[in-house]
Amino acid sequence: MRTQKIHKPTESELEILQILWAKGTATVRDVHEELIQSKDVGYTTTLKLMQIMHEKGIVKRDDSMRTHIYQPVANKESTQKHLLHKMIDSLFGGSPTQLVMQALGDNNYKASKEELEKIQSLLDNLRQ
Amino acid sequence: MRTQKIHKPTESELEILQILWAKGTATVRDVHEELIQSKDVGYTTTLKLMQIMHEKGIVKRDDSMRTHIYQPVANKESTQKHLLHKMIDSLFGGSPTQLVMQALGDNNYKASKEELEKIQSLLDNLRQ
DNA sequence: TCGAATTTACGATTAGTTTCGTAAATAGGT
DNA sequence: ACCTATTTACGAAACTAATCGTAAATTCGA
Repeated sequence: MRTQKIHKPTESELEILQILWAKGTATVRDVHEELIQSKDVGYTTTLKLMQIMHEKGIVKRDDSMRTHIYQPVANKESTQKHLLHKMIDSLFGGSPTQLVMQALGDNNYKASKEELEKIQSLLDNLRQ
Repeated sequence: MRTQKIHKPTESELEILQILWAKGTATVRDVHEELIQSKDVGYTTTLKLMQIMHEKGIVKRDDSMRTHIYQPVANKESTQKHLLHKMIDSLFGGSPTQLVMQALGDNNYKASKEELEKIQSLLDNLRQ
């Protein structure tokens, strides 16, 4: 059984993944319409990126019809976890605590009372 | 007053930065000796990377002597914060809480009792 | 049915990253 | 003083990412 090489998505691929995660499935057109809300890019660029993502195995597609339908292979959570893992290793000496402290301590982001509550209850769980 | 464009360090640059942060200042030789502990790379590759980092303004150097001495421009914490910020925006919809939950909830990393305590006290602080 | 619009495939271009070879300058030991 | 080792500078090659133009195939409305 050969394990699939896990590709780290690039910046642009991540933008597309966000849209696919939100929509579940989508055509190139769907993704592109969404994409041009926030950036200026041509249709064929979006198409090419999604084709490359397909080659890499980041997305799968149904090409039984003329208009292909795309879908992410990995879900959002596992991708987040994967990239977080990489960041913890490469930037925080393997310590997730370091990362959490840094994220919570950033004054530019003020977590709301509700959010802090959620973190608190997760923390309570972890400490049994 | 023109603000300096902030460069997102590449993977390789980050490896070098880690070493520079640990050492404070270092020569190319110093960095390279450390680098080859974990990866197989030639001396001139390390040199070139550090020269590029200097051009980009990621590191500064004292070149008054034949052997130049390098030093990071930004400290570790602000760089961590910067990259964390980018990740939160691009992957966690701008919510640091989402990221924290994901990081803490990852069962592959078990935070120690002491680490959880540290997070707890930071959390207590944030909640006044 | 014909023509316009849509979609895919493909290739080319540009920019950035990583790699290393070679040459020139310099320092140090014998 | 001379040879060797070290260091820097420079450029080129290989690779990846992002962009878009063009052509071919297909669909759909008039």
